[in-house]
Amino acid sequence: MQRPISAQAQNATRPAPASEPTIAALARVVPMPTVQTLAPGGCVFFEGDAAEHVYDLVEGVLRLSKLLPDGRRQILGFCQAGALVGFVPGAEHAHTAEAVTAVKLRRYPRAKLDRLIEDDPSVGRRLLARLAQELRAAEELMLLLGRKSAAERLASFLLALAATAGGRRGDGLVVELPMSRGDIGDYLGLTLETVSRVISQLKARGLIALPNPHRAVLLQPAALRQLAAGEALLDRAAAA
Amino acid sequence: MQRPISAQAQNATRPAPASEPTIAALARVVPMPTVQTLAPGGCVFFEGDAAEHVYDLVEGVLRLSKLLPDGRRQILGFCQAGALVGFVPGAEHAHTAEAVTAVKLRRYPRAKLDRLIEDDPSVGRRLLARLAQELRAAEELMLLLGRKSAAERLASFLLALAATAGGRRGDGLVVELPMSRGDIGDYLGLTLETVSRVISQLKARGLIALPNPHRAVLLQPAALRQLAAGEALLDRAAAA
DNA sequence: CGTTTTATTGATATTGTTCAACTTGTGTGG
DNA sequence: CCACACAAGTTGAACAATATCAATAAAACG
Repeated sequence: MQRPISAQAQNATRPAPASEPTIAALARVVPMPTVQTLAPGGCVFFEGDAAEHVYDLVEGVLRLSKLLPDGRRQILGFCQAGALVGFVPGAEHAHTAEAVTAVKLRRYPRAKLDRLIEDDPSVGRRLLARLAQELRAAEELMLLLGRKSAAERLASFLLALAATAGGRRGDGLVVELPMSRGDIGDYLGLTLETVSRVISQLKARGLIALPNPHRAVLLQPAALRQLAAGEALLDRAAAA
Repeated sequence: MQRPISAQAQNATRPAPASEPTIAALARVVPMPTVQTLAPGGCVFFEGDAAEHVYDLVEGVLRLSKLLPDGRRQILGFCQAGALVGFVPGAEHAHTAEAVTAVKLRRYPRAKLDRLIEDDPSVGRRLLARLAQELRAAEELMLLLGRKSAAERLASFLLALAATAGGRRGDGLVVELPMSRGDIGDYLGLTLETVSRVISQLKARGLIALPNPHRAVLLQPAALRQLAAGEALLDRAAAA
């Protein structure tokens, strides 16, 4: 996902890349930002909180989510190092940001960023590019949530993770899954049981391997890609 | 799973408002833009097309959508007059834009807008605010698609329409539904049959009236709001 | 290690989909 | 102006996918 435009890329996680420029400019304006660390489960900000700071994710993984009053949750995305979090136009955060893993953040006053945007137009332009990228990812997720089957969702998710954070290995793409099955479910609009079941099916079909619950190896990326795109040629066949 | 944050605005349709400034600036740069009219069903641009122009929606309603190869469709939003359509960072459109009703658009070369952003930082800032607003709406839709029941989706949809384009009337909020049941379904992640059924149920419960298929009257906005937020106190009761 | 949390698997229930009939609205030409 | 034809909407019955409830099994953690 380094280059701005990869063909039809699945953007499951938030942009993150191409971030350095914006943050570098911020760091110039605020030479010694507050550094914050959070344990897994810790909260950066809640939906509804006053949006007084923006955060530069230095290390670890965050999840952004929204809640319904009865506790149903939708995760909007996972963020990795380089992501700029908490930049919203209004006075209040529209979603919650929590640590999935241990996390290190640099906190900048929102007002400083606003001033920086005023002073240096290139910063505004980079933010614009970033937001547009996020919007594109959001549209991809809407398609997934509105129209894809459970297996298609999982395939899309794994491929997107592979694209942003995947490591090559001899026999496949290795993907880390730091988040719980429940988190994955809340991201894909499924229950954790369904997530677990579908992962087991993908494994049974030989599309992936699961050395441990938090690491997947994509053995047949091409087949996964077809599945993710909705061209489920092998949805029930190939089980043999 | 922390504290339940109370409901905020339902943004079902694209922003549209606060638009004049950006467009006004563009109109100054391109005094005589190409004016385009489209009949219902007409296409402004397709997903994958080269993004050479941006469009200012003057009149009518557009739908933005993405397709899966097998024809499944997700509508990302409906646009009304004032919306700026087709502004993407990359070289290609990420979604399709089609006319729901007869539509009038002003077309501006993308390059002009880019230059304008360079020259006038305030334009960039307004675009930033707009994109951020769209992103917020997208997040609301993700919550809906991932976690709300069919009735909750319809209630959210009707209220959002009422908020952007609703007319007060003596006994309720009147909402125009220019799009088909199929469009509504593809927006809410449901089938057209389910949309029709749920609308009938809402009518049977007295929450709405339906003078004709393309006009709804919200008779009990408060109850609809509870339903939309997921606090379905009357989900099965109150049928009597 | 024992304890607790997380993940997997099974049985059943529910919601929404699919397929199909029928109704209503709409537009056109006789 | 009515009759017809076609598209859009509604309703019904059977079905399928996923959720829910419940029991194990496996990891993670102190």
